Amino acid sequence: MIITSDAFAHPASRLALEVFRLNGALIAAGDALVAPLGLTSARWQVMGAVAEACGELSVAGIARNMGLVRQSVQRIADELAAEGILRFAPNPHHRRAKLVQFTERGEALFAEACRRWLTLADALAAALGTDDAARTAEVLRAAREHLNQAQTRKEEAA
Amino acid sequence: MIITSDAFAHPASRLALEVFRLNGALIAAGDALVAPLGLTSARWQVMGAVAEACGELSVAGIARNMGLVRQSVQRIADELAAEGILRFAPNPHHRRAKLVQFTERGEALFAEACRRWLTLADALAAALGTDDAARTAEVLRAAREHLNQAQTRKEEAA
DNA sequence: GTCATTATGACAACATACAGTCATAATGAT
DNA sequence: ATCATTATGACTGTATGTTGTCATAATGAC
Repeated sequence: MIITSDAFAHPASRLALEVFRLNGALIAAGDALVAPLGLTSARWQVMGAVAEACGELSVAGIARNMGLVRQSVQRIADELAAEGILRFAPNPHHRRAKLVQFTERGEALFAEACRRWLTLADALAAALGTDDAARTAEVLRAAREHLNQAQTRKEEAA
Repeated sequence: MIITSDAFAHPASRLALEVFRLNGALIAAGDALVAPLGLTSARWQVMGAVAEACGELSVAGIARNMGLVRQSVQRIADELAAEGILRFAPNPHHRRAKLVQFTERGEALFAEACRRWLTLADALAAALGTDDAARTAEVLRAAREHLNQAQTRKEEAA
């Protein structure tokens, strides 16, 4: 394996591997956090998008905001609606694309999930230092934009 | 949604969201990179673990190194073996736990995947700055350790 | 107004991951 | 040496996400 061992030591490789590991750790921590509420990380994430949009977005719109495809969000939203956490409200601008909104129960559930997360988030920010957390987030954003641009350039070339 | 809007602005929330986004971007970029070789990010990742272990680990050992469960690695390894990319070699220390190794074709494929990745990795490191990339990786590692410790403490309390 | 294009939701197939269970091999305490 | 414990692989089920396809609603060009 000598010929490829360089690849593991590359700064970008180390960064990518840490991103993968932290992504897994965050999802695991999130699942543990909201499991007692009958939620999962994925459901919580969809609920976060609904909250951010103040109930004024359709499933497709939420998916765009989240960087996922419509179908993934649709399945989660259908489940949450079946459990009385979300509901589909008529959209004055579009007959088919219903607006995804919280029920009262859903809103309370999301508030409780946020409360739990903030406890962990405070501890995490304190451990890392708020400045370091902000700087790190900025580097990650820059890395993502570089990847997206590289992807776009490649697609345009094709 | 007023009561929970704080959660989105929290430094730890911003960091977590960027981790999720970059994780997705990295997987997408990796898939695009190795798709012409008939590989996927998941297959490439397993092959990376095989390379790192120099063919001296079983499926369960690789899973531990990767932070995944045995079953996920087993499925990928079985597929790669069926396609002549990996093979299961007898383990002198364990009759059932075969050693996962590259075939010649697999080794060449992995070398080519690494070559492609290094091109992108160099561009990414140049765009971010090598120092920033290293510092960022360190913060992510610290964040993951904090989460893991919090998780462990919680389990011990239970 | 008509018609091509786009957006949306519904449905199915597949890839990847986790959890649970089982049988058997390996290990360790006695 | 025996037996309980642990490790491993095989199998099943489930959660999450992607892609592809289809029908229909909405939009825009003319």
